Amino acid sequence: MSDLLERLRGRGWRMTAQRRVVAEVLDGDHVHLTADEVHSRAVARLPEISRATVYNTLGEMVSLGEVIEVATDKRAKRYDPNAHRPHQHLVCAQCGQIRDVHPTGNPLSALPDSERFGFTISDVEVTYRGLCPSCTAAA
Amino acid sequence: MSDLLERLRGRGWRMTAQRRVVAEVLDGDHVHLTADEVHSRAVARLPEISRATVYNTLGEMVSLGEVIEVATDKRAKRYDPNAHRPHQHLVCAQCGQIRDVHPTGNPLSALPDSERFGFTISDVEVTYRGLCPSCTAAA
DNA sequence: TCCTACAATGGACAATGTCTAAGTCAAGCA
DNA sequence: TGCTTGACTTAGACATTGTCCATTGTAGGA
Ligand SMILES: [Mn+2]
Ligand SMILES: [Mn+2]
Ligand SMILES: [Zn+2]
Ligand SMILES: [Zn+2]
Repeated sequence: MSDLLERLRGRGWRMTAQRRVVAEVLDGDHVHLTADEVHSRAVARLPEISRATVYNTLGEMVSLGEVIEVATDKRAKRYDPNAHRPHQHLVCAQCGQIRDVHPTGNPLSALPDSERFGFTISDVEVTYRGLCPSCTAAA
Repeated sequence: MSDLLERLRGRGWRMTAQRRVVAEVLDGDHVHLTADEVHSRAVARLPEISRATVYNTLGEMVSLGEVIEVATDKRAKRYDPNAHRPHQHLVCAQCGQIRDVHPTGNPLSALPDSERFGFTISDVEVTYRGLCPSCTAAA
């Protein structure tokens, strides 16, 4: 049973076959799928699930704070079930692989007050781009 | 005369009215426009410029390293002429305002070798999200 | 078992981005 | 100055990503 599904159930979500499948598809580590990728995988388990439902369900999971949207891909949003441990991303520019990484210290501390221009900062998104080990070797 | 235009000219670019206008629209500080915003502003100066040309021109400027694409907006790519000084972005979640900021130190140093998983990292993109001074006051 | 509010569906529509075939023109050269 | 030519621009078709709505279906409580 998926952790994500457990958490959603605990919030009084009405449980449907569609929501269960979306949650199962998103379960795991280093999962950063686009909405369409989620839809393809969901269709493999529940052929009649619609795109609209996938978008709706992902949006609700994001509103509940159980999934986060990441912008590692400049094209489509990616959905990440690892919402309860702050982390950052390592992206291979060649093959597109995405890994979670956990930096030391608070990333906000690198930004001095003089560079905050009066903003109240609530969130920092960090993406490291480069080549993964196999793409580095192939280059 | 725009600095960006000067640099492009120096690279043997064929100069056309369309390219000139796109470069002029992108000139300045804290400029982070979407392709459509660039197109709207370009049309104000050169009514017949096409969307395709704006996309082509932006793509070429990016290839030449004179403009960078930023993912602060999860929807559309934004184009930033400030390509020669590494910097990061401060984004107001309320009004969408984007400011350039310059952190202390190298952002890569926060990521220990043990968290690099063999990747060769060439670039780091950092986005701080929060509320700008006026949106903070209004909240 | 039945009700009903909430959820799912299909398809239209909107926003963003890519591609191509045909016409146009900047820039080097006679 | 006036050709020539390859690079550039254009309109619009098409692709991808995301949103919305009217209708139909159903989870879960009475
Ligand atoms: Mn992640
Ligand atoms: Mn910038
Ligand atoms: Zn790779
Ligand atoms: Zn603001």
